[in-house]
Amino acid sequence: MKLEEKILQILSANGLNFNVQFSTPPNPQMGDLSFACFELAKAQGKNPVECAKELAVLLNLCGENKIVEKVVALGPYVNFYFDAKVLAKEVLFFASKKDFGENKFGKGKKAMVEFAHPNTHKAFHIGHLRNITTGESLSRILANAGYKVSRVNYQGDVGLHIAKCMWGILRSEKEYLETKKKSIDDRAEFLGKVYAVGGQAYEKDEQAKKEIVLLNEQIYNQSDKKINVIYKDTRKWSLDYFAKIYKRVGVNFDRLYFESQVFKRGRELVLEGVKNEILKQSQGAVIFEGEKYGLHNRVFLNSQGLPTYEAKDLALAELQMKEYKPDIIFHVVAKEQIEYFRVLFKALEYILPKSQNKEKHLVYGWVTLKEGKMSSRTGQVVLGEWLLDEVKDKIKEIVRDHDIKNKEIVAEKVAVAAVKYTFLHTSTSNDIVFSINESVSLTGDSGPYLLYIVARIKSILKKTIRIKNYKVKEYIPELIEKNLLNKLSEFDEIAKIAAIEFDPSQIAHYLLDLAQNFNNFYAHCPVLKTEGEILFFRLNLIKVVEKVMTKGLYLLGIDTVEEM
RNA sequence: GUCCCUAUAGUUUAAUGGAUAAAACACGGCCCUUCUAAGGCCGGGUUGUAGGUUCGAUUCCUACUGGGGACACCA
Repeated sequence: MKLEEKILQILSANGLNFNVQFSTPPNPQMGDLSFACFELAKAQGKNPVECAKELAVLLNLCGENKIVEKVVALGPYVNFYFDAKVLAKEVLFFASKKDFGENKFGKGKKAMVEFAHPNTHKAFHIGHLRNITTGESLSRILANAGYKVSRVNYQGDVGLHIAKCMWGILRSEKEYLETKKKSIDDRAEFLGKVYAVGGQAYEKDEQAKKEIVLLNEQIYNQSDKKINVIYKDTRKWSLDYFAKIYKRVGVNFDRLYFESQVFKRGRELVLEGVKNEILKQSQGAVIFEGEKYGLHNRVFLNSQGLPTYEAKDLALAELQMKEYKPDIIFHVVAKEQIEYFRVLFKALEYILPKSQNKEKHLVYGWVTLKEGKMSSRTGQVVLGEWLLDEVKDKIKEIVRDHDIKNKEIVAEKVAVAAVKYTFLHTSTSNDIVFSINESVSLTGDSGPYLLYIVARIKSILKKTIRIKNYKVKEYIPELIEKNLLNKLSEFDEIAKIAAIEFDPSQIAHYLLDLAQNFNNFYAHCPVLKTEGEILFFRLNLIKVVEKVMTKGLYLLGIDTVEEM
């Protein structure tokens, strides 16, 4: 909505070129929009209360603007009251536009969102699920803000973790051969199991550790034929399994990067870095001295001469810059790597100067389970699919007696919505204690609650299919309707803020707020029992609610359902 | 040991340095048996502690305490 712009125009017409920050008053009785006069008062050397009074008088005098009914000073605040009739017209018009809810904040800029990055030969756990959910939502929010977005996924298919898994496979070769004939899920389960074996052996058994280190080298150098064959085979098992999950949660990547594609170049970049005295030999390894910049030192090439994660990331950055020329790259990675990325970005400033100010670590917090029940498959990690299935079972139970079509599809969609919403309603960097029971709760702060509202509106609209043309001319909305209109009018601003702050939770909070406004309306304002102008207006109004809700959920990466 | 993050209702979370710190869950009471009740209305905070900056601090600064994380050959 452009209400704020109109007010700004009036202000500037009166010589007040001021960057005014508007806000919504604490309660509707105090007005529909307001701004505080503290800053303005400071600039003019006046008392904020008097400043507000003068401004209110001034704004009341220019009665040209249709939307503002009256302007009232309340303490240091100037509060605007909107004409409900004009507000209604504005909101209905706004929602009828094709590009409603979009903004141009990122127009002309390219953003790369790098997320998911599970490692092959390892489990896909609930942390990955949060990662993917966050990355996809961010991508949609940025695209909605005009950015040209590319979704990329950087997957670790070489490194010590692979060697640990391979070591486990070699010890269970018979089972490996049998698993070859089994399903994608069985294969993933097998890899998870043998990885746990290798991982534990590496910690506890010195001999095993030596063997794993050797294996790691063999995988990097592709020096052993038999190992190469098993590696290639099982790598594909993992990727097939990941692809299945991506499909399930509705994500498509434009580009899959692999560590195996960048490690050679990574080593070259490190050696060049040594020549240019950016990196340094130390105790047989090559390090970047982060300590010089108030950070910490990190190893880029180990004493075997193999590139670490750090070295690979240098080459990855170079490749990404070359392929996409992004203005900004988001690495959606958990919070334990905050300090790692600070060191990496500092090293990149010297090794790849054009990456400066373009690399961004989007931090997300841990996910743990509240109900305590852990995945039985590995005994250690909670698998992403296990969580989705568990939630889906609960949803199925809830809709068991409902008279709806395609229960299986509905349950799957609602389950994905429940999980995604739980991840996104908290700010990204916060830890989440995932409660399965709360996530499937149909009341309050949950995905299913929002989907339900959309389904309910669709149900009403289906009953009015025969009414073709419902134009509203002179209807004056009631207070509850006006509150809903006000809430709807905030949507595009919220979508913009989410893009500016890279923060999907803004959308989630807004949608919950909108849902509450709608339920208030739903409880007090019947639609189908009315007729004439009221009926037409309310049909239009709930259509806008449906549209905004659907679009908002889309920005979170959540699909709606027809009925539930 | 050094550095980084964090602390808000019983719980999960909100709040560009500004209005009476806001919602949801849970709990108790009332309404409504419908356009899908998966609702509506009513009921509670020394914002971890102690200072400081400010007209004004949940927000900024300092110290302390609790929790989490990083710190050389993992990713």
